[in-house]
Amino acid sequence: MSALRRTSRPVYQQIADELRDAISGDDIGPDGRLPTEAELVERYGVTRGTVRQALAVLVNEGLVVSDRPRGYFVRRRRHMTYRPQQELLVTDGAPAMDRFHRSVAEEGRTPSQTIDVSIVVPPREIATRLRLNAGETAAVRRRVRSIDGEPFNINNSYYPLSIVQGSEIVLPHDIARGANRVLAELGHRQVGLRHHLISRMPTPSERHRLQLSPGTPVTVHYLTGYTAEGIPVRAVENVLPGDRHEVLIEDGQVPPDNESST
Amino acid sequence: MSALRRTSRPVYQQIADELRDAISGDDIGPDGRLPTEAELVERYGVTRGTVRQALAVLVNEGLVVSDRPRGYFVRRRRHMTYRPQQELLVTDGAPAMDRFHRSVAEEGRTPSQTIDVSIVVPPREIATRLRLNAGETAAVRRRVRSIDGEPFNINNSYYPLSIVQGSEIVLPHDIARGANRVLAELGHRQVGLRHHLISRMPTPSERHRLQLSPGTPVTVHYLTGYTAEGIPVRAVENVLPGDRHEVLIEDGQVPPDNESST
DNA sequence: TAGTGGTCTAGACCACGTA
DNA sequence: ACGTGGTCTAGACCACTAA
Repeated sequence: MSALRRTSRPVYQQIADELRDAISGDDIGPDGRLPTEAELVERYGVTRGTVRQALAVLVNEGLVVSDRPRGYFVRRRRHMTYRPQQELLVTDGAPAMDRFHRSVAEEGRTPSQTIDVSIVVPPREIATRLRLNAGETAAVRRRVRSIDGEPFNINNSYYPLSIVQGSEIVLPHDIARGANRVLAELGHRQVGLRHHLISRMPTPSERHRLQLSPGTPVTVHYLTGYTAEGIPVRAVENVLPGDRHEVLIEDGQVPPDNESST
Repeated sequence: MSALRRTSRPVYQQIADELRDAISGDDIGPDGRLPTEAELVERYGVTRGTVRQALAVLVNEGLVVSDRPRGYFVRRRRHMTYRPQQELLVTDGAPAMDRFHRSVAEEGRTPSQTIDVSIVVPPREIATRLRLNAGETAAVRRRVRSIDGEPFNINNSYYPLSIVQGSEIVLPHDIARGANRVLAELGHRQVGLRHHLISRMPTPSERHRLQLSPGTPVTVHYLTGYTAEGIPVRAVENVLPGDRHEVLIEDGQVPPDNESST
């Protein structure tokens, strides 16, 4: 049908542009299905390879997923609000898992998590934040939190071995009163936090563990907890899929939040 | 040379895996050059199409860029630290551009920015935050900040027209004492901020304006400023390329930051 | 000018889930 | 069983830039 100019922009980009417009307009809504590759081949009079190149553009932009063999579909974003300030100084109050549980349950969905604990030489990003020497080990509690059985984020919490050795932090169970509380009981109460946020594409391992579609970036949230003496006693690496999370931080005097938490 | 199994994983993924390992190991360092497509064709005994498929994987992971006709190169990340808390309540102190200028100049690089001001119906994300009715207009100051002539981030600040009409905020010049100060003089001093951070792939327009390589996500930072009465008087949309920024937030009592700002 | 990656064609076989 | 997208081959011509 609609012949495309051969002169200017590559054909596959023109096709991608038209499909993108059809999506951002409302010709194809969220969860809507795109034409099949065969249909596009016929419509534009090009090879399947060219059509696939066009679709790959949209897939890598995170606009579209291929759900074989059903076809290509427009992606929908569903954001859960993540409030890193709630990780603040909670030696009292509800621990992290309870908060996650509660906010998810409020929406009628089912939260779950896996925990695995081990002693490792942490990655550079963590070792630096805990001020460990090269080769020095730390205890790590690795969690994958899921909603309705689908993985939602990764949460790896590292603690200097010298501090948590023999405590229940190195046991692979949920800590009902919260790890921060345990640290405080061990004499290492946190009074300050530093948050680092970066955005990047996921590693193959993250893509697999979080079941990420192509074109989905992650926000990596590094959190370091300090005692009153300025000693880091906790370093967290939080991997948040971009299509499922937004980060909310409030500063100063703000009105109540009316928006939904999803 | 090294024949690849035909049984299990697709060949192009196996090639991508080997190249990725070569990169994360130190066989190919940052800025290092990958083998040419022709070399990979010969090494693996596959078609150029398959080799290109493998390379596309790495490009979309943000690990590699193609710099035609020089070849494929390993990408290097250079992070500038962005501190949204410095946007906090600055009715006194140095305004935003000064801070950007100073921190860039400290590294011996040259900052610059373009400003353009217009009256628009803001996008939904902004209209919601400013509590505008459908179709209601706002003044927007659009900035592109650059370092050494290369675009670095996009900063679009929206103000309700009823508030800033006739003030210097609607003039396309830098405001030496800061827009926050002007708002305060107009009787709308901000006492609280709400930060929203999301991570996604850039739009084609953003990719073009920021000259982003494929595989580079952006962090979008929405900032809303509230008066003591809880009225939003400023909504900012900040687009931060993931390969150039990290966000730093401090909470409570933390030791001095020893890390470099880049 | 030589060599690089970018675009496009024409075809083949396969894995998979839904109907 | 059928139609979907996933993988792979074998070729062609082109645009760009560093040597």
